[in-house]
Amino acid sequence: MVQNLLRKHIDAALASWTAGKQIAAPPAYQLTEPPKGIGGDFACNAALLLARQLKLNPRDVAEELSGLIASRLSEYVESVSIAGAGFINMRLSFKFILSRLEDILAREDDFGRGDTGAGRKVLIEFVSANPTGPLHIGHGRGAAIGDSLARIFSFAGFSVTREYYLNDTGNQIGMLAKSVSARYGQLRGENVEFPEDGYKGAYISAIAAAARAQEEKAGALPELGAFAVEQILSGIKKDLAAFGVSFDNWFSETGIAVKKSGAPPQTFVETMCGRLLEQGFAYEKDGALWFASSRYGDDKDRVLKRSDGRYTYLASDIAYHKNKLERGFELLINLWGADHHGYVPRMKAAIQALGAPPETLNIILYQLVSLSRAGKPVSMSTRSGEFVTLEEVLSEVGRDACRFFFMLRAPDSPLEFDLELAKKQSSDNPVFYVQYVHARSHSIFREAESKGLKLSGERQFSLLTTAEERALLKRLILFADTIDLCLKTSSPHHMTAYLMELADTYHRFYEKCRVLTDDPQLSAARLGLVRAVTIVIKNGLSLLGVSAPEKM
RNA sequence: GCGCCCAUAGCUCAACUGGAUAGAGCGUUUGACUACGAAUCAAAAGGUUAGAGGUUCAAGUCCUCUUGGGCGCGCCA
Repeated sequence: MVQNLLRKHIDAALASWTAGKQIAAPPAYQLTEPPKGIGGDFACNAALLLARQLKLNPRDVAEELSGLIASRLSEYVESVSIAGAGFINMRLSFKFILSRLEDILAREDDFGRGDTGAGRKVLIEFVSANPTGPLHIGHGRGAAIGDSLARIFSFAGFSVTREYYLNDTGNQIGMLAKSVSARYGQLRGENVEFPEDGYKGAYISAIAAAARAQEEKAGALPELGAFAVEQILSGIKKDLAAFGVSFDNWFSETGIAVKKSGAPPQTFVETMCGRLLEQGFAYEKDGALWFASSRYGDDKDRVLKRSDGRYTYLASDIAYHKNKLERGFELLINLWGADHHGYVPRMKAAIQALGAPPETLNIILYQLVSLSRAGKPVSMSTRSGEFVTLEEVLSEVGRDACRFFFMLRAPDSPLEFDLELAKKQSSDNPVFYVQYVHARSHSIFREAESKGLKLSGERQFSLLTTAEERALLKRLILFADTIDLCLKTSSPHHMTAYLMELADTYHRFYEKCRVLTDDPQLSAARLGLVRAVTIVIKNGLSLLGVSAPEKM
C-alpha cells in the first residue's frame, strides 16, 4: 500500500536526521491527506513532533527533514514542500501513480489482496442471537459488520473463521418451551395461563401450531423446547442466507455445558472451573464459586457456580473462550451489542486468567439500531413481540442498500433507521451512487465494443493529464490503504466512505472527460482508467457484501 | 446512587486517535441532457463543535465542572 511504502522511506530519513540527537523514540507521525486547496497528496507532521521534543522551531526542522525526505522518496514523489506550522507536503509522481494503475489492471479481482495477516488464525464471532425469536434489525447491523470484517480480514491474508455462538440451553430456553407450551394448550382450547415473562410474539403461536401438526402426523408431540429452537434456528439461518451472511461454524453451548450420556464424567465448563480454582483465579464463598475478575480491573468478582450447584452463563462463556484459544486462534474478535458493555471487563479478565494477553480478545461494541417509522419510535423488545424483523426490513429496503446503510457509520456510533425514510430514499441511497459508477462504466464498455474498440492492449497512460484524471488515479491507488485502515480500526465503515469518495471523483471525471473520443490513443488510455475504476469498485463492494451490477 | 458511551449545519453523520480554512449525504435555492446512462454534475445558503474553565506551538479530539441524552450495574442470559 502507498502509505507503508512512503513510511518506510520517511522512517529512514527520520533515522538519519535523529542520529546523534537526544531523541527518546522516533515520533509516531501521521501521514494524512492535506486539506483541500493546500495541494500535495500526503502531509507529514513529523517535524512538528520532533520540534516539540527538542524545543526547536518546527519550520527549521521541517526545512532539514524535507531535504532528506525528498532525496529518499525521489522515485515516488515529484515535489516536497513545507506549509503551515511545519507540515511536510508531498506530491506523488505521475510515473509512480501510473505504475500502480498498471498493477490494478494486472491483478484485477486480486487487487488490494494483501498478506498483512500472514495466515494468522482469527475467529470472528458475531450475531450469536439467542434462538428464542427471529432476528431483528439490530442483529442485522451486527451481521453486516461482522460479515464484512470477516471478508476484509480474509482479503488481508488472515485465516478467518466465522462463528455463531448458540445459547441453546439455560433459562431462556426453558421460558421459550413454557411459552410454546402455553400457546399449544390454548390451541387445544385449554384454559392455560401464559407465563408472565414469556415470549409474546406471534411466532410462538405459529410454532405451537407446527408442533401440533407434527403431533397429528407422527402421533407424538415433540419436545417443545428443542422443537422451538429448531424452528427458530432454521428461520435465522434463512434470514442470514438472504442477507448474504454465512458462518463456518455454529458453536452450541449445550456441547460445553450439558452432560451427555457416554461423554466424559465432567462437562467442559466443570473442568474449566476446576482449573481456575486450582490456579487461584477462582475461590469459594457463601456456598458459591467466584471468579476473581476484580484482579484484572473488573468492578467486582463474579459468580461462576451458584450455591444451588448450577453454573452461570459467564462460566459457559469463559469455557467457550478457552475452547477458542485451544483451537489455536491468535486473535478473537467478538461483535456485541453495546448493551453488553458492562460485560467487557469480566471477559477481558477471563482471557487473562486463561493465560492469554488481553489484546487477544478484541470486543467490538456496536450501538443498537433505534428503529422508527415515519419519525415515531418503534419498540424492539423480543418479549413484548413488538419488533421489526430483519426479514421485513430486507424485503422493504433490499439487501444491498440495507448492508451498505448498516456500515455507513462506525460501529460505536448510534444508527437511526427510519423505515419510511429508508424506503423513500431507496432510489437515491448512497449505495446506488456507488453502484452507478460500475453500471455507467460498463455501459461505456458496451458502447466501446459496439464501436469496435479494444478494451485492453497497448495504452499510453501518459495521456491522462487532466486534474480530474489525476484525482481519480490517486483515489484508486489508496484502496489498499483503506483496507489497512479498516483492519486497524476494526471497522468496515472506512470502506463505504472510500467508495463514496471514489464514486464522487469518478462522476466528476465523467462530466469533464469524455472517454470515447475521436482520438483512439486517448480513448484507449481512458478506457483503461475506467476499467481500473470498475475493478476497485467491485472489489470494494464485495468486501461489504454488496453487489456490483453492470446494469441498473 | 455508581460506572461506561455520547452531545458537531434544519436532519442523519464524518473528521485517519492532538494538526492546517471542521467535511459529506439528505433537505432547501439556482443552473446543466441533439455524442459514452441526469440514479449524474456545477453553484449557493447553512457552524461560538451543548455550556464554562484548564493543559500547549496547536483542542471537535486530553483534564475538571455544569446541563441534557443512551446503556449497564443479579448467585439473569
